[in-house]
Amino acid sequence: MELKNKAGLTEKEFLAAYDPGDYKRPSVTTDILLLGMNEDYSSLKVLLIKRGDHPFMGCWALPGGFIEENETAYMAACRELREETGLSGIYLDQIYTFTKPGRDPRTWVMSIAYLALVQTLSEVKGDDDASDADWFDLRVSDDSIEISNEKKDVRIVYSLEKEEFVNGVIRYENFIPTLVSDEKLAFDHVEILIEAIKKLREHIYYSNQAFCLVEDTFTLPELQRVYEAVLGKPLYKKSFRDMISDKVVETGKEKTSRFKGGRRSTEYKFKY
Amino acid sequence: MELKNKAGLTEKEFLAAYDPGDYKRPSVTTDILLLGMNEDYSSLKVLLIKRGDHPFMGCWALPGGFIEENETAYMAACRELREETGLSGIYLDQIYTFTKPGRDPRTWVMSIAYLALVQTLSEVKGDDDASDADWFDLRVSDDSIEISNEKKDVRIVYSLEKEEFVNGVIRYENFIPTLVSDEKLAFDHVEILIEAIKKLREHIYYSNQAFCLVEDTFTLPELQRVYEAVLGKPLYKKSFRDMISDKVVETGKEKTSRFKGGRRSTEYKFKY
DNA sequence: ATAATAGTGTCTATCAGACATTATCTG
DNA sequence: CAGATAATGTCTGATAGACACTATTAT
Repeated sequence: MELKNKAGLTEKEFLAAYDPGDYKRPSVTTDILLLGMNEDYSSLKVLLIKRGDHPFMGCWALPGGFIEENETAYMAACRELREETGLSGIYLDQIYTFTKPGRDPRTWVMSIAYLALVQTLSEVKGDDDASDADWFDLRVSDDSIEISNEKKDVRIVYSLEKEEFVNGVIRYENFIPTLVSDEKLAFDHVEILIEAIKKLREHIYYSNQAFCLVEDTFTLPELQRVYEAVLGKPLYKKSFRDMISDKVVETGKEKTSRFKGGRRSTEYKFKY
Repeated sequence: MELKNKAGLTEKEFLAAYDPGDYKRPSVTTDILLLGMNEDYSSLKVLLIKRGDHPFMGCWALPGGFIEENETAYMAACRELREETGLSGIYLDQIYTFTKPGRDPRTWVMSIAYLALVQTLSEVKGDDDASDADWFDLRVSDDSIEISNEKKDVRIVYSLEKEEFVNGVIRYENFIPTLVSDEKLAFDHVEILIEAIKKLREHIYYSNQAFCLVEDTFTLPELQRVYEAVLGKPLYKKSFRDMISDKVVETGKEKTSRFKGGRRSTEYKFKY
């Protein structure tokens, strides 16, 4: 009954004798694009970590690290997130795997990119004095990406150009970033950012990811600002409220939105 | 001007002296889920390859292979597709990266899964006499997956159970497969299949992937059957035609659909 | 002729886009 | 009160779902 291969080995014998060989293997990391809303819900913020060593020493980079043998990429991303920011239990999902040869100048490294969403911006600081971590303002338009932090006097800007990509009989538009500012993101982390924003925009209408970017209770004007910040365009109030109405329930309380002046707002929570 | 790290090295010096160390690294493969429509456009077909050696010797598996150091995962997937099926220039896109420890009994192996779509089923055969390759009928319902090939007398069936997965404040439904038949797919390839179908269903309305599953010219009844096969449910003719109307143009000719009997049909082609 | 397929017309409900109006709160 | 924000009403146009009807072709 036991199948034997050409060498006459059963599966058990084959595995016991298996020699992994000395083929070259890549290192595999996870990189995490962690997003949150800024104080007045007017735009997205992204968490970056300053590199304390070569390569890209002094550049800002996405948090992340190597995957270990006994864990999944998801577990590694959770671990890195906790180690580097103290956060756990937040939204975390795989985006894309980046494999371009030469993307890390040290050696052959692939990166499985994750998108993480946080309800409240938490204080973060680098894990040692050589490195630094902070939230950056993120502004994405049709033709540029700007990542900035006034306090730290950092402003990283890329211009975006559309490029057509043919896949089978269909065509995509891809965004190709070109560095404009003096400062830059480490490695190919702009590309991870672009891919993550693209997927978030595609999915936010049909998923519930927006609720991972507001607090547990929120007002509808706040929630609308989250959608507007992600999509990068204003929405009509009535249409938005019709669209969202079956995903939320009133808590019965009132709440002052985090904007100056004006009438008090009804408080809602996520329905499920 | 040159930044020096704690060890007093510039970036150039650092990279020249860089020792990749002997950390354990995973092998990384691509696996390709290649789909096409069957003869009468009534259901999807998937290409499988019979394994000629351990592990999973004699089981059917997705085509794929190891990524080499000087290529991207996309290039590797293209190469494997060409080597194993002779196909090139078809739709090919990254789906998800599978990393569960133990998914390959030999050693630590991650797999970057790709979805490929073919316009016409081509003849395929294994690259040597020990292995075999063929198209299988694929039937996916809410509670089971069936992969079968009558000629080869193979029938692989998994039942599906929904499992709730909490991610941040939102919840997903994931499908967990349980083997029902005697025969099975190799490795975690059912999970790749499930993930690929899920993404294809999510995207087919908002992308143009369906046009990668019909020939260059087609009839609207044919195109509708492609959508129905992918989505696993019937669509209303009029709604479908309204929805699709701005993506297609008439060629001016007539064509007999690949169904028996009935009136002749107008021939269309993809607009862009 | 019959059955199967191809193609169009129409009604309804829903919903996004676009404005307008009313209500409430702060200063 | 002025100015800002919150909430709702209403009109239009587009579209999915549902069903009916006409047209054409193979057997």
